[in-house]
Amino acid sequence: MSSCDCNIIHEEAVEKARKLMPEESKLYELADLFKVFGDSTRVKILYAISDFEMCVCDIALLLGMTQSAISHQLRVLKQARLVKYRKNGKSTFYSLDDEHVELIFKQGLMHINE
Amino acid sequence: MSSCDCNIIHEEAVEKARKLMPEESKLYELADLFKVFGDSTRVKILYAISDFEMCVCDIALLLGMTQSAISHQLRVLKQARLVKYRKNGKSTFYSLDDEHVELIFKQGLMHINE
DNA sequence: TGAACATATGAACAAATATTCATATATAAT
DNA sequence: ATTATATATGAATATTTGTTCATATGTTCA
Repeated sequence: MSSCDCNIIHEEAVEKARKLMPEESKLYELADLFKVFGDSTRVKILYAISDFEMCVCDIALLLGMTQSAISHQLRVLKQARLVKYRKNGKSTFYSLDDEHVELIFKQGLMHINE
Repeated sequence: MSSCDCNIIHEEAVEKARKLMPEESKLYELADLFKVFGDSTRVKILYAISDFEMCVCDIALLLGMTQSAISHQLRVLKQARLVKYRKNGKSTFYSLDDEHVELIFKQGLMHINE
């Protein structure tokens, strides 16, 4: 909560920056959204179901992880409205619920591959 | 590490999904990148410096946080190649080092605001 | 109805991480 | 040179979070 002499010069800039900042709550929502993308298991799941729906068990098999771990992560993805599901008999099939997911990934990959 | 009866039906799908998955290392890189975006302090910093460069002290003042906390987070952003800096006398001025940052934010906001 | 199966979930544990505090480094000014 | 200022950084702490384990729920099939 300190200040520096820069402020004398840049006081205006700080004030200007403050005005340009989005609402506090939006910033938290944004960070929370990206937090969901910030785990390799969830990234793998999202890629796995990006071409066609898959059941929980198959995702677990594909990623070599337990059903429980996958189910917990699907819950997180569901809460973030990134995946949707369809129940059929004993199985539940998950698929992407957002066209932004692929765009966000694409931008991320562009940053990595430059 | 279990399997289910779905696999008998969807064995092909699992194999197909496996082939469509990007390299393991890319997925980790991607998750690590989004992890950087997944913290509200870092999101705030990125927004703060998105219009013009700011010194560490001013960012701290703007966000109402300690210089130390901001400096630690700037280090994370630097390592992810999301910010660049310019030293001038005692001060260090940080600015965005990637045109993708704004695009990624934009996509994130579109998801939130739908 | 009972057994087998697919998924979900709560609690516990382990690992990762954000902030604070103290201090180091580096530049500027007197 | 000494002092003040701006930033960086290591260690410690507190919190968050991912996985595991055990178990609950719900569906199918004999």
